[in-house]
Amino acid sequence: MTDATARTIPTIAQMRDNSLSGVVRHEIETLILSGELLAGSRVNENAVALRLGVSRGPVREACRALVELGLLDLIPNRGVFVRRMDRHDVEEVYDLRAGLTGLAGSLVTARVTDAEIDRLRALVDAMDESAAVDDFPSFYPVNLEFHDVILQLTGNSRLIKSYRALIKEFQLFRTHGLVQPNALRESNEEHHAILDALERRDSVAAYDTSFRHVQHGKQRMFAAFDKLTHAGAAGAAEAHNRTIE
Amino acid sequence: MTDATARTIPTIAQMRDNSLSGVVRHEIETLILSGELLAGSRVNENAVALRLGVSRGPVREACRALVELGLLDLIPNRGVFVRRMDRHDVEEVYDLRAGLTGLAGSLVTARVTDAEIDRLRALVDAMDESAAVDDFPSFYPVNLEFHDVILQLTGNSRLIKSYRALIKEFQLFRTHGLVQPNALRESNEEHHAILDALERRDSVAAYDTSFRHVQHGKQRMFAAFDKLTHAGAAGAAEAHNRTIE
DNA sequence: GTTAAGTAAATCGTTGACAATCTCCAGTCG
DNA sequence: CGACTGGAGATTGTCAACGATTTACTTAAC
Repeated sequence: MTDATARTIPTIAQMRDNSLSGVVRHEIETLILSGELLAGSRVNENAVALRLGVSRGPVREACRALVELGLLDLIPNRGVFVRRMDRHDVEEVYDLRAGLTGLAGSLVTARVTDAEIDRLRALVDAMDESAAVDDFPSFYPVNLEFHDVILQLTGNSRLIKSYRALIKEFQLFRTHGLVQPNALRESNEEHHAILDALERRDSVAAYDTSFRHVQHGKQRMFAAFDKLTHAGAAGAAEAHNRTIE
Repeated sequence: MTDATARTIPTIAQMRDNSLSGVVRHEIETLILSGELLAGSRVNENAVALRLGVSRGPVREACRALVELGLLDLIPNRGVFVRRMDRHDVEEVYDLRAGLTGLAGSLVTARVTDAEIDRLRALVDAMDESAAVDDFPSFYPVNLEFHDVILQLTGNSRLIKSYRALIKEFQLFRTHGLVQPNALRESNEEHHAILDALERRDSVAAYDTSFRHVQHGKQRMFAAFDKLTHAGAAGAAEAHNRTIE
């Protein structure tokens, strides 16, 4: 046991500049996002404190921060729980993400340079290749980078922070990796449209293409999800009842 | 001692259902938003704990939550400080707020009823009257309500939460009450445009009019601010150096 | 067999105390 | 006379322990 704790601590010693509370927070975040802590499960303060070799104080502080961030739910006198996402929640996140993505696109038109456009084009081209052979694993990270680059080009730190928080929350819905046959190609066609709008420095078109891209993503995801749900009742049950601790 | 604490606690005893940490958080929030705690000033954990008659634990938890919300800045081993807003920060907040307002407008077109449109029209009419006589005090709350009603009609709890957090952060910039001569009339003309777009259930126009409304608000605010700044150097110094503890 | 009450274990909420760090001021040296 | 070192005070970071609330289990009654 001392060995186990000793093995978990080095990361803490490594990040001594950050307060313990911050390390704990990051640790819990990782635990949740990695899926080790399933949605709906309770986060036991004592257990986490023991596991990380710290006291309950920092754990509580970290949890409050994560509650504020939206990853945890706090029920007074009962504890904090990994937030569970139902269909309505996912729709909310998609809608808000669409708005932020659109905003990012429209803001970027006023600042983006030709070189940055070229960089984005390279990413879209790479995705074209991945989509051609339906290679999701290679498509996905590039897709993430494409949107992240645009986001960062806005230079709006609050927009960036909000968007990233939303992405984290979105990851709670672990079925987001679903894809249907033509999804990759369709998605990248939309990327092309966004790129064109940016190239023309057309802020309205940039908003529109970006907004719709996410909304189409929502439709694609729900289509895949519903297909899975209807296909096997087991799949549906598994998707809904992942509430067991 | 029991008497002193008993006198400072009533609000706490009143809200006993919420955890102490939540009450403390609300208290600090009020302290900041009311201007009692000036931007840049340090929040002393001990002092707050003493003042509220609680221990430092809840205070720390509350502060971590407020840091996550963006009202406080945390500097390790030095404490938490009321976030200071410079011009760039204000611009960021305005831009993000414009995007969220636009999103709210566009989302609402799909759900708004005729009765709700009527309610909004009543608010706009009331603002017309206030604007006609340049009555800012009566204009302002109705303006707030107008936008809040639209926001709530979206039914998107995350959008609502984000927007409200942004408004709180915005209030840190205490110069936002500035208005120039025609500002009220101009502002309400834009409200009319938003209302028209909602009435036509035109989501694109709703986004556009809402987005521009906030952007124009930004321009109006900065115009008033710059005017003040150039008019008297004292005003500028006072506006920028409100960092004194 | 099922329901209800009572008790015990577990866990959260809060507190006060201790260690580490930073700030500020005085004293000293170049 | 200015800059640097030293220590006292204050403040943050962390911890372990205490009361309060909730949960789960056992027992008993209907």
